[in-house]
Amino acid sequence: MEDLFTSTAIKEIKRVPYGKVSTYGFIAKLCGDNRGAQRVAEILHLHSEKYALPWHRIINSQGEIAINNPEIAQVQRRLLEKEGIVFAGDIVNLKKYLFDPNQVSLGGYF
DNA sequence: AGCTTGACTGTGG
DNA sequence: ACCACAGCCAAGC
Repeated sequence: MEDLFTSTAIKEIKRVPYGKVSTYGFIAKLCGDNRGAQRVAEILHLHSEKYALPWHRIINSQGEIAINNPEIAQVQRRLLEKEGIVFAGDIVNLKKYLFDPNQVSLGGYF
């Protein structure tokens, strides 16, 4: 059994759809903790396999892959590109790909 | 109990 | 745009 932050974070992470991304800080805010970005990172680090989380869809606030291990980072990039996400250098355009559960509609239609 | 580390972030130079 | 710094907070030792 986990604490409230952890269980909420897991729920929010699983909500991020195919072809979209989210950020550590954004997930933390959805959990009601503006300073919990590192906790989100740690949850992904420890529990992503256990809870079948879409870990590759979570990146940092700059739109970059945040994983230190270069091999894992490359796997993450490939997974994102496979979902249709385009990198500009090492950067993902968050304006375009960030999943905002409170502003789902009007994606690309205006 | 104290110290280090990290898949973080915002700010300021 | 790049880098250094300082908050922050849980995990591991």
